[in-house]
Amino acid sequence: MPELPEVESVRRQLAPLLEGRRFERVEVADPRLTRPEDPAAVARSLEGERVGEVGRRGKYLIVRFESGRALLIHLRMTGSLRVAHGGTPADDPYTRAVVRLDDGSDVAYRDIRRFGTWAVLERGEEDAYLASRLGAEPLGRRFTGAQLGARLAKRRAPVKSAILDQRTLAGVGNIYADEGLWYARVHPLREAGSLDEGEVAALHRGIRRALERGIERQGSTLRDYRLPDGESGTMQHEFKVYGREGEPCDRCATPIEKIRVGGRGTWYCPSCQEPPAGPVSQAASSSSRRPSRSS
DNA sequence: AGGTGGACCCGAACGC
DNA sequence: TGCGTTCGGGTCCACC
Repeated sequence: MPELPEVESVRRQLAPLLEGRRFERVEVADPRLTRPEDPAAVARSLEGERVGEVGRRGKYLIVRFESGRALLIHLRMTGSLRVAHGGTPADDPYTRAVVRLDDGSDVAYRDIRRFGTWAVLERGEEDAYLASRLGAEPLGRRFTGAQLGARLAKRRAPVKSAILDQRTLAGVGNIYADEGLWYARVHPLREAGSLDEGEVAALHRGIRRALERGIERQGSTLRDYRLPDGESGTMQHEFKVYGREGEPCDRCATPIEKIRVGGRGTWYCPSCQEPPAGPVSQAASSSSRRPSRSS
């Protein structure tokens, strides 16, 4: 699943290939991609644009043109970009759009589940568009433990749900949420507003550590995620909890458990990550069969 | 207003 | 073997 580290890894590969290049021809084959805008009209409007820079905000990949317009690409679940230097016909039923650049190379957008989106914003629209959807950039200089604490304060939802909320924190998805909570030794079902200062600080560090490692490994390839050159990321080999039900915790060897939090598969160490105190919530009861430390 | 659950997709995994 | 069913996950939206 493309989360912040995956999108950042794509951005880093794509930027030098796109910057300074002109979009010569654009084809959008899937009307879902640009909905509610007409795909042919969007494609036409991009032809002739020259790329200024390739940026990222949260999970959005941002192609900024010299004209001041911007193409915001969101890969959602299964979107990926693939560069063919010679300009190759993307012989693949899941290719939803192709951009021909002025150096003869093709950039193909592939998406099995068709959740991904392309939005074209006019000059000046980008900040408001992103600000209404996204909170702090977790690797940005302005993101501090105190700021995270302020975003979690008074929230009664599970802390995992809170950090998955893109307006709390931009770019954290299901994988890096679980990994960050493990590093921080915070249980995913803890009420977000109940974390003390030390726990918030640990979570701040834990999330950043998980994301930074993900970027170092160029993201995690579980099934569909690929870098623009077709290579896989390797972060999946470094997971501490995600997808590791029954396997031993790296810190204490306790078997990792799986529960559901806010409808999401959630993995954690039942020993390192202290469960919420007080009445056991509905979702937590699935893990209450193990010996309780309070009895 | 914050929280929750369903819809959108479709391949893979699962169950019989 | 083959088929139907369930699952998952980011975001938006309806509803409480």
